[in-house]
Amino acid sequence: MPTIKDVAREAGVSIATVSYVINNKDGAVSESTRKQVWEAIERIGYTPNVTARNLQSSQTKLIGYSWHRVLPGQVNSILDHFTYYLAQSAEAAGYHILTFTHDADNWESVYTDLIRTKRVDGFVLSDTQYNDPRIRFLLDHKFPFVSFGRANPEWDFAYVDTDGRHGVLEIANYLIHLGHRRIAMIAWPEDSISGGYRVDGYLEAMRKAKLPVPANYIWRGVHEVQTGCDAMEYWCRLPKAEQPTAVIAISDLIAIGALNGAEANGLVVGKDISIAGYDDVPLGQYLRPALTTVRQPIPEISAMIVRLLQAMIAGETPPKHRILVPPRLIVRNSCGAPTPEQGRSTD
Amino acid sequence: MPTIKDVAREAGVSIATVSYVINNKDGAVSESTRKQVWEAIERIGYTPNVTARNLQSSQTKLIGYSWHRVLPGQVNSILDHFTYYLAQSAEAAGYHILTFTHDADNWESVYTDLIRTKRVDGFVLSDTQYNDPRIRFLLDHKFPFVSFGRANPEWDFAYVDTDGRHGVLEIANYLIHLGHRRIAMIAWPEDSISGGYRVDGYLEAMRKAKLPVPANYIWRGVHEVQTGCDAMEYWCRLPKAEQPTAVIAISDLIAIGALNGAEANGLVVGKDISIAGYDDVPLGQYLRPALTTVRQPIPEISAMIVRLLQAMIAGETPPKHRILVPPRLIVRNSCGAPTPEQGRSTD
DNA sequence: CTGTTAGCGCTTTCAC
DNA sequence: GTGAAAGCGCTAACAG
Repeated sequence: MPTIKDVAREAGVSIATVSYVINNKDGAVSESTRKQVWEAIERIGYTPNVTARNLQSSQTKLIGYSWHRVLPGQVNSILDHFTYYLAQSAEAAGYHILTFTHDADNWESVYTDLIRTKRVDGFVLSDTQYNDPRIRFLLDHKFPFVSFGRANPEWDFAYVDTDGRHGVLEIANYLIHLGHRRIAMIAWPEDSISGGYRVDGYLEAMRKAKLPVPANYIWRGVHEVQTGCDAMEYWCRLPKAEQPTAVIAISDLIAIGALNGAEANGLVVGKDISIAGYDDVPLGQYLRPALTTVRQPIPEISAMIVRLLQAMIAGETPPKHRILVPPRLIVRNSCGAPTPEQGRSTD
Repeated sequence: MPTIKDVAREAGVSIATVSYVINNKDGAVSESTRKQVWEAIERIGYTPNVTARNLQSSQTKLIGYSWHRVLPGQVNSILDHFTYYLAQSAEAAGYHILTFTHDADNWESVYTDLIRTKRVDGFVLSDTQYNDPRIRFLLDHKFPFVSFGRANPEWDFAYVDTDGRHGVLEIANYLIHLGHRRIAMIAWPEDSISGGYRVDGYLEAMRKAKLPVPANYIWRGVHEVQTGCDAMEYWCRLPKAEQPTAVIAISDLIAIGALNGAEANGLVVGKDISIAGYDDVPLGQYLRPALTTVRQPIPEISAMIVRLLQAMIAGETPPKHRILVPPRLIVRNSCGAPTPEQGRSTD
């Protein structure tokens, strides 16, 4: 592999001049020299060594992204999708993504190591929580990062998130428009932050439509298929007149459970009951009935995250660093009507 | 961030001595000096700078893995799962994974760039094909790589793959043991290499059981849900006595299509017809009926790949560099009987 | 055993 | 405009 020295020798100039040329130092090199150098570069096939550049500029052009734990057979929602677009956005900005893993308990040593060995210039976080220790840690260490998802409102850090309140509000309005009046929701435990926003959207839509929300219309459970089954099981045991006619699941995974639970109780989804999800997981369109859900604009989100992170690495504090993007309702047929026009009554 | 110089000053030794200590040069440093140095390191909190080390040793400790294209809403089979374990295996070996993307047409410039800038020490490939240009390219450039999956048998390169022949052989034997005699297969186009091995397994099992394989019992199509639907559609139009009673889909994705197609034609899967898949995609267990399939031992495969690649980066040629691992049959209920004991007859 | 020194390949003052 | 030289932080001969 040729180095800058070889180019210098070949072009009959100093290595400094070569450096000026490849770094486009404006007007620092005469047109003729510049041409000679480029020709030499072409001739011997030279490309600057990234590691040497990085050492010199004390950067790495690498963004760390911790691949969240995936248990065998577990569903990975849309995060694999996110990873792809994140890498693509990073590349467009001259960066690469370094994916790393860690367990629930050793995350701190992994992050510490990455920072102290100067392995990466910054981090992208996803799957954030209230009091997320990683955010607290990076904030304390003043290390650049941007998260996909919010955490404690009082913490000041850069994030991009989908507006879950808005997303569920749209689903709820869609169901209300379809004629439903008894709409229930399957939510995550109360300590989930994104879960909280989504429930807010549900409550807001119900309030505006002046529809009642009995206490037992919000079922809470962990992010597992079983949660959806359990909720449906419960509601199906209610007297007919108290049963919800539509259910909003806080995630597609839980919606799948609800689908199963409903059918297990003899209900035909899309006819006897409407079920909507949230996330638009890859297989959602292949379920029977295909799942009506909400999709986050992942490509755009990835691009925003990289842009923010790049600014933070450069030491700037972008004025707008709390970004909320609206998700999009994907109407399929688990809520019956494939189009809002085909409304139906509940009784 | 403290450097090796700071440690040297703090410990009252030269930087070379510090380097010897942190690199564990055996017996090169006296016990007392070693201790002093470690104390100094602890005191000022020093960690070697990876970039500097890399420049010195002309390596990167980075393994490139091209994240394959994921179209919105498309199913990602088990490769996201693989990525996780690959990263984990790499970390255990002192490496990190650099995930990068490319389109169908610009892959060569992306690989060239990564190599010439010395961005990575080697590559891991997945989704390999016959005449895979990436393999040909890396072979020609003598750049270290290991692939997850085979290609042309005459090409000599390191790979780890699951034994698809063996996997499908097991499924077929399972179905035969259940009592099926008319077993069909939905395969990929003839130019698919892993597809070929899987079909071989099917043919071998049928031959050994002396069961006929009519020409129209092998349906070929691309890796899409629709292919499964099309195949079922076709077989359901056959006279009853010629219809297969069991279908092996070459992938879970296609099996999902077959499931849909069967139900669309009024068949109850697991009762009127048995359908098996291959891959064990995350959602397979949540389908109704849950999909009987074959699972590849991803964690073990990842570890083997990293081990091989590490040897190749070190310039060694591992004697055993064509590794085939047997996959495991996962019996659920899309083939009726949850256990082989509950066999059933076909007529 | 320990220190001096010469790079790894590149960028960037600072002279000329 | 161009080049000499000083590093970025570290490793590894080579002396002593």
